[in-house]
Amino acid sequence: MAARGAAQAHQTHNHRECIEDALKRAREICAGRGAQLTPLREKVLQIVWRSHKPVGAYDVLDELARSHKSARPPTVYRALDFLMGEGLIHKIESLNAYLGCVEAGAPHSGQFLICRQCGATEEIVDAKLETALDQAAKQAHFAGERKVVEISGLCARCAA
Amino acid sequence: MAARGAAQAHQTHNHRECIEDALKRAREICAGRGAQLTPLREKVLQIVWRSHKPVGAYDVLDELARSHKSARPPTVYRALDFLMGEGLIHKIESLNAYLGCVEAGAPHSGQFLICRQCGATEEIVDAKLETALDQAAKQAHFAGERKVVEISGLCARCAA
DNA sequence: TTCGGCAATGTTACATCATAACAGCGGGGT
DNA sequence: ACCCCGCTGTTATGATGTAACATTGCCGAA
Ligand SMILES: [Zn+2]
Ligand SMILES: [Zn+2]
Ligand SMILES: [Zn+2]
Ligand SMILES: [Zn+2]
Repeated sequence: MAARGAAQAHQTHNHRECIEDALKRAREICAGRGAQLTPLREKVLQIVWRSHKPVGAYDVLDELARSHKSARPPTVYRALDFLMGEGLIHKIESLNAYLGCVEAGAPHSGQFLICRQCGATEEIVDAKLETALDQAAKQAHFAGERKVVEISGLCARCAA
Repeated sequence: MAARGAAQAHQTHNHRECIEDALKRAREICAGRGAQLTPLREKVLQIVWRSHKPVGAYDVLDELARSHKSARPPTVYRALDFLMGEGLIHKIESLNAYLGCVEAGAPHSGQFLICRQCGATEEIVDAKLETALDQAAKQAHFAGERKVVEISGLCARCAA
């Protein structure tokens, strides 16, 4: 099991372990590809993983700057671009924010459930939904590449 | 038939008529609700409808300023917010841009096919996809509200 | 060993997208 | 006449993202 699903985001879980799993997996994936997960990039990945809520680039910057004074916007955006390119994080388009991927290593567009109350965002992998997307594109004679699926609402915890 | 589907966006079609249909429909909808489709707001709607490609707020501003010198960013964003509130346009989150709605009057989140080559964007209404979204949320005990579905790729014309 | 290429990072400046806050104006009701 | 309220004007600023060039450090070729 790669990284624990964000389904547990709302429940108490050992998030320290959750982060460590993600970082460990990232190191393995990059090593296997010859991609350079530098200390800077790993630090940014760690910051993104600090919560199960999407984090803005400038929030990452603020946090990064605590240990890395020379950090500037390009520092962060380059690292985020690298991490997205390696499939280690996703961008949540409707929030202009970034989230650790729970299925890193398996190339995919993400599908997200975003709680408007608590901010917790769960990445789901739904085959039927994936099929429906492909079918919809095919029916319109459209060659789909990147898919953005973001559902906002209330998580189970917040709805209760 | 309300507004012609953007499926025809790539084919030659009488776009002047296409715009007129959309504006006429918008007037009817707003009149029926007591919503004030002021000349300014209608002008912004017209500008958004000038093409079947999503248009940025500042592009709208540039165009609007040709006939309306006092136009400023808030002028445009207020109009766009009104038009979104009335369901007459959609925001394309992955492009930070706005597009006329082809199903105005029927409240819905849009589903979009965005050509990365020519920019033409088609709004589709796919019941199976809608169901798959609802099922996916339900399965995760998530109360979905707003749904963002944007598929980028190549339209039939550009793929050929 | 020295040098040149290349990827990563540093650094400055700027581009793009969006909103806060308050002022002015004008129609409709009392 | 007066107030209320929605729309628009106006100034300023916040938030997000990128261009362009400089510097560093490693590694392989000459
Ligand atoms: Zn966790
Ligand atoms: Zn929640
Ligand atoms: Zn048209
Ligand atoms: Zn195209």
